Amino acid sequence: MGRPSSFLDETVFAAVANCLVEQGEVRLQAVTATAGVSTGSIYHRFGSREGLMAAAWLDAVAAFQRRFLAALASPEEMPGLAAALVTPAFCREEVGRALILTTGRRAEMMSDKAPPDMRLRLDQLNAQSKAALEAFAREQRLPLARVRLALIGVPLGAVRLYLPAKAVPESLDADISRAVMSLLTRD
Amino acid sequence: MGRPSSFLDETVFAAVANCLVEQGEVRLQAVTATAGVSTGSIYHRFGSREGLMAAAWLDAVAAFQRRFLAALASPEEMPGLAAALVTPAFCREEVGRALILTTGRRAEMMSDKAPPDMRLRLDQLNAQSKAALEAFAREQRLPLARVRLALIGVPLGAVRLYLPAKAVPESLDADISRAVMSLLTRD
DNA sequence: TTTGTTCTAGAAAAAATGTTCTATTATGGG
DNA sequence: CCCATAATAGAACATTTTTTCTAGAACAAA
Repeated sequence: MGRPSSFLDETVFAAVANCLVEQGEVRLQAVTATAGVSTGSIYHRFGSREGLMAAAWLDAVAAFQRRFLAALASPEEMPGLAAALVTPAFCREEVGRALILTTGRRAEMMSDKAPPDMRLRLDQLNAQSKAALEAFAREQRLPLARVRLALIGVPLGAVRLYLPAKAVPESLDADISRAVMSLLTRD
Repeated sequence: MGRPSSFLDETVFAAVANCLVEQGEVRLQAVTATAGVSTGSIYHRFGSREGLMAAAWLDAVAAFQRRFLAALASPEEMPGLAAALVTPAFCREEVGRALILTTGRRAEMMSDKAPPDMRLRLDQLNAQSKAALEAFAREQRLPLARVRLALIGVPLGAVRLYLPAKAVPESLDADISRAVMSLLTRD
């Protein structure tokens, strides 16, 4: 049914990440050049620049969240630690998506002019994360602010010390763990 | 000696921060409108868009560093803690500069095309910070990576949970302190 | 007051960027 | 083999954004 597509979304998203890191901004011309895809194809698939940016953002957020929620739900000796360590692992294993999440600005990636269905989807994902964190905080009898700091703020702050210039070292996990455990310990 | 200037750098930098937060990007037209300054004046003072961005970035970095280095040098019961708490304080007391540092991308603010003297100045500032952190790590006999995480990564990750949408709450300091102390404790 | 200097003002020009459009290519089904 | 469909390609077009340029305003010193 029709001509098959000649490139993956993933390839374009990687180009977006690359531009974000190299030039600090996403120009369509730079994306097409990097990904080796024509402007016509970009518009055919994503509709507009806004659509492309929103798609890249959504893809990265969803991929991260899948791992994060799974880790948060899995039973552990130290509840929450696995979830905190998802961030550095994600940065090592899915560099492109991690770069979009760490160096992309939300207001720029998912602007007011982005397709409404995509904005809705993002809101849904955010609500899901929020609910999961609140449930965790309740179960553990810890303040929500501290849980957010431990599971998101600290790991993100940690990997940003390296990205986008350097790879996230394995040794970072031990330091993250130390900080996270201190935050997730009740008094 | 010539006509006096009718606006402060600060006013323009605040407009840059505002654009960064509101639109996720810095358009000169938006800056001139927000700051109430003509394009002619912007070019007269900053030379180009790149020059303006570099100036705003440099101003924010320098302001932060002044406080950070002072705190790091001041004697304390818990060495380094005061330095870690500079970040949330900076976000409360110098919001515009904090927004530039937290939401601006370095590659965009200080691009390759920025004035060479400004790029040099930034390199000098970075070298200064690096040296201070290394000295601190040596004195405290702690790994440099852990010191960087404690004094920069954690506080930055913490305030980013709030900025740019919300104010950084006072209660955050206690949580940051907890995490930082666990990282700065040997063994 | 005149002169020299520095700054502001904003429209015009130039450059860069995003979008549309038509032609073309690749695939499957009738 | 021909048709319908769906995708690619890239030049032409439209829009947006940056930059330049000329005129004029504010101030100090002579």
